[in-house]
Amino acid sequence: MANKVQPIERCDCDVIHEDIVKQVKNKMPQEETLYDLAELFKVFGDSTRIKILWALDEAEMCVCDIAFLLNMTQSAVSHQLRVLKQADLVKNRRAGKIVFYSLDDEHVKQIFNQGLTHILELREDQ
Amino acid sequence: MANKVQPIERCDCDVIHEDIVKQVKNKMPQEETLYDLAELFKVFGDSTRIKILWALDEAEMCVCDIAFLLNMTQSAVSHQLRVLKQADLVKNRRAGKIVFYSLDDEHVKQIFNQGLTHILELREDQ
DNA sequence: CAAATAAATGAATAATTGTTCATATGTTCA
DNA sequence: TGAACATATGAACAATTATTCATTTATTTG
Repeated sequence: MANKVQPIERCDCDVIHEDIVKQVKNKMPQEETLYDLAELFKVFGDSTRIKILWALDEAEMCVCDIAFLLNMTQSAVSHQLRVLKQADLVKNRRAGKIVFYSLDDEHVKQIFNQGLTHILELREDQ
Repeated sequence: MANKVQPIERCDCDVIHEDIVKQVKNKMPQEETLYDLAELFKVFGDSTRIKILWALDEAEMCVCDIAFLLNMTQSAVSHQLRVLKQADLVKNRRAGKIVFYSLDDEHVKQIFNQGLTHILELREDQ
């Protein structure tokens, strides 16, 4: 992941397109922003986490409810909930022994919907 | 990745929340849809690909332009462009020796923006 | 046709990651 | 207090993946 600075030799066509490249470079967001964006989507890029988020969008649930719903071990679910929590996508509250998780972001459903739109369009095309 | 069917033992709290779990289960989208959704976000979950998509949203570009812009080898860029093409996020056209890539989806920017909104809100909170 | 250029591809490698297993922590209640 | 339950956590392992390097394919042009 460490971005070593290695000079890439330009090919001839770059000289021709130099203006475009320079223009795009200026318009690009900060390196850090793009990195954070990728990190966020990485969290969405696992079907277990997608399922958990989708479930929590329907209802607040405890860890073992989720584990049963998804037919997964409590441990696996717990690990993934930690990832989701670190990404500030879910929050939790403790009620005695039980810890309830719920969504902590209003955009989750909107991000899902944008993705779904893409997927459904592709299916139509086939 | 192969989802072995292993029976997960229900804990006591599941019995209590049985109705909720059953209700959520019914409302969940198809397994395949959630899987496809995760696969799509996985493509967005890499900063190199995010950068490429962002660049292509600004302008159509050839492979070596992108390589120069991102300071990466032609090969690395080419490999990632293949991933993006397989996900139907970019398309290409050949003009002689040069292959130009461009976005093949109107939702890319919208998906970016949803993600950005989340990130920027988090930054404000700190 | 041969040389040169742009891009694609396959194998190899290093790094990351999701799950499992064993165990620890925190809470309730008899 | 101790047993039982719900959850969290750390180590280990298998699987996936991003990049590099070497090579191939496709195209132009001298």
